[in-house]
Amino acid sequence: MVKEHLVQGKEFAVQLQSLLQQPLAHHNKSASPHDLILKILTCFTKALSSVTGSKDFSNEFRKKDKQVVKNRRGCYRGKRKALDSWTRETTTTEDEHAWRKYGQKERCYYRCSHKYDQECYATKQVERIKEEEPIIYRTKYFGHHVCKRPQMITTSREESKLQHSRDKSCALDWQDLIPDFSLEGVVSSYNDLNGLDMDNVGEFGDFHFEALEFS
DNA sequence: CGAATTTGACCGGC
DNA sequence: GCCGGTCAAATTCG
Repeated sequence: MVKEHLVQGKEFAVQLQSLLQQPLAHHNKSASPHDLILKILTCFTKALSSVTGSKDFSNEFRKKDKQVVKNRRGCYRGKRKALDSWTRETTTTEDEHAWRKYGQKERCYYRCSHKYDQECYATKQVERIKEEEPIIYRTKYFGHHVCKRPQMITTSREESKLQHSRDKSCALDWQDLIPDFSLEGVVSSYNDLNGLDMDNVGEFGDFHFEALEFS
């Protein structure tokens, strides 16, 4: 399962490599660099979610965990890496996703409401950086949503997009993979991606999109 | 050891 | 009753 995704991802990467080595004139419209990048990313996402707890075994484990193991409070895997994270500074804490709040201090922690029903492990942290008149919140996002928002499932635009990705195992939404800069966010910025280490490939959410920076 | 982070329990509102 | 916020406890990292 994991291996297949990785092999497929590598295949796409090789295609992308050869594509980028060609002069622009030889690019055919069947596979654009963007398409290939999307495919690579979705393959990696699938592989990662398989490694870190996919539906296949998490349901069975969940039951056993409740009985045998005690609670798993505080079981986090190290501090969040700067990888696959970005910040946004706005006047609201709202965005297009459903979040469940937790945490108790000045800094609020949010996780996706669909963490368990759709295994969406995106999280965010919100802190006030300005108390006066225009209250500004700095929101740090970690990971990317894999949950389907109700409105998006039904839109025809979405369906055509899903059909476009021919492989059903790679049917992830492109817009869920990258931060949505078209929101009314004031300031958005990727964290520094320098000095990333690949030691924790299995760590959930460890996924970055440096490759998307090209144009 | 303390800060950071996450979870489960509980509780209140709709 | 379901959903989301609050609280307290648990775990891991530095």
